[in-house]
Amino acid sequence: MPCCIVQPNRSPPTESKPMSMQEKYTPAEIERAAQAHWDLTAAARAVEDASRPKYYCLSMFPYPSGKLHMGHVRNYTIGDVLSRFHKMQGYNVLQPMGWDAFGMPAENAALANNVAPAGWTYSNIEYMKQQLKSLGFAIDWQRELATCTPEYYRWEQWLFTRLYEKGLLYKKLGTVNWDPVDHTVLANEQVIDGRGWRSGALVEKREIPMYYMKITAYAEELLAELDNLPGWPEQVRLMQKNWIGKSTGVRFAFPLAAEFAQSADEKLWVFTTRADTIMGVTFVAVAAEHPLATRAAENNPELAAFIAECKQGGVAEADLATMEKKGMPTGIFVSHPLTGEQVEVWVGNYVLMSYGDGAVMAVPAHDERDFAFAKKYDLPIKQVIAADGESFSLDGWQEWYGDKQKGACINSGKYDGLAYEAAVDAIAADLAAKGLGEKKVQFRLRDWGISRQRYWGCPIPIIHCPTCGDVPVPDEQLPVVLPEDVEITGAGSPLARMPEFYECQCPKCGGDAKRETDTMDTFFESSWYFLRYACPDNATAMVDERVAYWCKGGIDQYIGGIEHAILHLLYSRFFTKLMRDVGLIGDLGEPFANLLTQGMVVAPTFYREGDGEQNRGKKLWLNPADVDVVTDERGRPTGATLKADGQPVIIGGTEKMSKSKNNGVDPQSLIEQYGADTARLFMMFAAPPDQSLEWSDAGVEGAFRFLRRLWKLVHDHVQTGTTLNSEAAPRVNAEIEAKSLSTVQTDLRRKLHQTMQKVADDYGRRKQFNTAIAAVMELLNAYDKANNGTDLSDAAGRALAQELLEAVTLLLFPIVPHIGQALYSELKPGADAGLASFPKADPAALKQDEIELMVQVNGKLRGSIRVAAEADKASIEAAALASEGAVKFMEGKPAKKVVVVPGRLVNIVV
RNA sequence: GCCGAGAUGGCGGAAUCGGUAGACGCAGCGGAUUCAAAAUCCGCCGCCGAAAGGUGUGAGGGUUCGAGUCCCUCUCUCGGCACCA
Repeated sequence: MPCCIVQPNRSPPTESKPMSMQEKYTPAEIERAAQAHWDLTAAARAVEDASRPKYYCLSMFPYPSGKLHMGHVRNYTIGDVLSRFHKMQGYNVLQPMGWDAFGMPAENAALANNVAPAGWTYSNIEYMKQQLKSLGFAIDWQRELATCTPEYYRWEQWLFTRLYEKGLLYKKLGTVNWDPVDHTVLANEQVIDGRGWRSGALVEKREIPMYYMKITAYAEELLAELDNLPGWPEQVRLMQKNWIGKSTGVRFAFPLAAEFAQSADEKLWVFTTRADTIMGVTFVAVAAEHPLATRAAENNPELAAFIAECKQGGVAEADLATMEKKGMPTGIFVSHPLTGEQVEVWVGNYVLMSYGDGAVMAVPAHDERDFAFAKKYDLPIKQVIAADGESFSLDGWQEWYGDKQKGACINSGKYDGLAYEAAVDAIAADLAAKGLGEKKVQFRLRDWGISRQRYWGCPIPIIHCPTCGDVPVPDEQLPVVLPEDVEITGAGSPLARMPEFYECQCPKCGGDAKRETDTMDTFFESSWYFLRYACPDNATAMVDERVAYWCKGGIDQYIGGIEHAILHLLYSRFFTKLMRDVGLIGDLGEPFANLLTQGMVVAPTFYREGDGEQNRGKKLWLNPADVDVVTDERGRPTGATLKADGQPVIIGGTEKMSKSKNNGVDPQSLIEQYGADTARLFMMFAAPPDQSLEWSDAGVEGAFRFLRRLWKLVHDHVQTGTTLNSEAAPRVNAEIEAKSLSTVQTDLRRKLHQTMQKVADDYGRRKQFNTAIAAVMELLNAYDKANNGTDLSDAAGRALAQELLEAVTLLLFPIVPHIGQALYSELKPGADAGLASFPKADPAALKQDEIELMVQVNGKLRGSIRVAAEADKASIEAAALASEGAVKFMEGKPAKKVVVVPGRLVNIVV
């Protein structure tokens, strides 16, 4: 690495004019030099400093899948812009990076290419790290971590044992996708149309013992704290709120009729939010896994077959919810808790064992799903709610049937006439009096199953002893190191076939025991990595006091994909509270004070219909880089052809960049062709961060053209020589009095200072970088116009040009730091843009004497007037009424009303 | 199915608190420069209309002096749904 370059963009001394600025914009050269300079000066190193406000800017760490994709480039550019901007604002900035290194793709790669997951992962990390470096991100690489290293995962094993001892981690049966051919557990992603992705076999549900985190114990706090997150997007808070799904209802029991009960007081418990409709219950539905269903099936082969059918298919909720609703009677009857009426128990494939008690009361008249089910199986429907102006009919479902805000009870005996809340209260009280139920808060949130029957993950630190049971691995035996020399076969975990891994002694009794061979969900690693960045070098503790410095008041900015809006963010919030309760960290409150959820990177797709035996009916996806789009004379696309053969291809939709649609663009080739600054500028300019970003080759070229133009403007200014490359360059307000500026110069200077204000607001408050860039482009257009005339040729003009170009360089620096570094040192020799302060608008320059107001007649734009900035309402009205457009369109009628919106417009109503 | 978001010119997008719709860029068209091309520069660019003007923010309705923005109904697209990360 070169170490002698301090001024990155100096021409080599061999040239005839050694001090002159290079005319051509050469990104490769200036980027190499700028990065070398930052490396040399440790520009991104973050050191705790209590005397300065800190700014911890965190981007979701990548999975090392092989190479960076555009989504990464976008994510990390957003983070870098915010980091650099805040550094220029005087903050002590931390921007770390690491690797979410455990996961299925490493095992898949091992299967496909016969490479070891560990080796594959580490080489991917090495390559992707170089890619990140070539993009010029101000990352403190001394804090780099990878979750697949024992130095990292030993601490989560340690935490696991603490939580296990506290009862916050426990074992119970869980349902998984089972591939009966490959004899392996499948992830939901590996189940395609109900079949295993490799074997093609019909997937079955299977119950196995798993470890669970008691996240439900924190449901109330996780929900309540959402209100303390003003820096989060509203929709993410709402999604989490709905995910936690707190509902207040009534949990009550149907006593089993004597001939079906195994004990005298056996009951079937259900939970409902609609206790007001309890008199409309005509049957009860239980999940296929419910004990009552199992019992009923013992002597009922038909029901047993139905239950077996329910166990076909995967466990993904989306599949369960879109399934055709089916059911079968059990022949078991229970008593209605209030009427004593006999109600039959059905098995329903739509009832989830994991929610509540795995059983629901069915009120077909007032629940849409029950209504459809009752119609299908010809079960009775009993109306118990009536609403004014509505009539109930069995012919079809109407929205109001299920609306708890509408109507009151009927056909419900003593509850008749009561509205929702009063009815629920009365019914709950009566159930409680009978000892058959009570009001209950129920959460949709379920405990988090963390066991995975996979190899490439963190080993669960438990030893199974035939005499002592499950024993957590003692601290001094941690970490339980994952062996890296293994054979991946695709059938179960290799750990389960490695006696050298699982054979061990019980830490309690010393007898022969078996080590747990399941690994942890990779969400476990990503739930606390942001705390470890504060102290990645600590070999004796999971976290230390540096967490308090960097994470105080929450991480200042978290940036990542919207697809993580629920699970990852919820688990991370949960971990912060767990770690607080284990005494590891003080009460940091919420981990992420501000959250920015970036949109996806999408690109057009192209395909041809396949032919021949193999491909008939299949779409053969073509990469956009290999396709020419044909347009008409107005630029509208009319079709597309393949570059290779000139023959037409079909234009598909615009979709998320993916391998399967072959519409990905490799960031590497982009960097090589145009440089990192162009890639960064395009990504920030094409769309606001939280919206999806559409890839456009032409847009990339536009970004490159802009940087080339910026380079030339600065070059021309420097070559003109007014600044003489000296520190003594004249400044407006110092050597040059602001009032000596011409009108054109004053206007341009006002625009400059308005732009400073807007860009700072866009970076800091709005986090909308496309408009910041647009504002600078607009400013440069105005500069160009003034400069191309003779408006800037006098001394004041040169001083203004100097002020403007310096400011523009710094305004853009967070987005395009390499060219910024080079240009700034040309404008101010010896100066380092990376250490400069962000430009601050001068209030005096913002002042305006005269303003333009729009004139409307009946809300339609009819002209404009110029008035003094401090003009009063009466004189504005008078000027508006006298204006040409107003006179013409008022057609002599008197004004009924005149609305004056200060600084904006006048609306005359006639 | 459930939860969440979105829809504005040929395209990406702007309009920040209900106040000039289309900033900025791309594509396109016309011109200058060039032997020519590239690059660059200048101009035009929602739709209808010769113009005056009318009309226009997914569809339909509403509130308002004024609606892309607020309310209601609907359509389509995207994200998540607990073992993809």
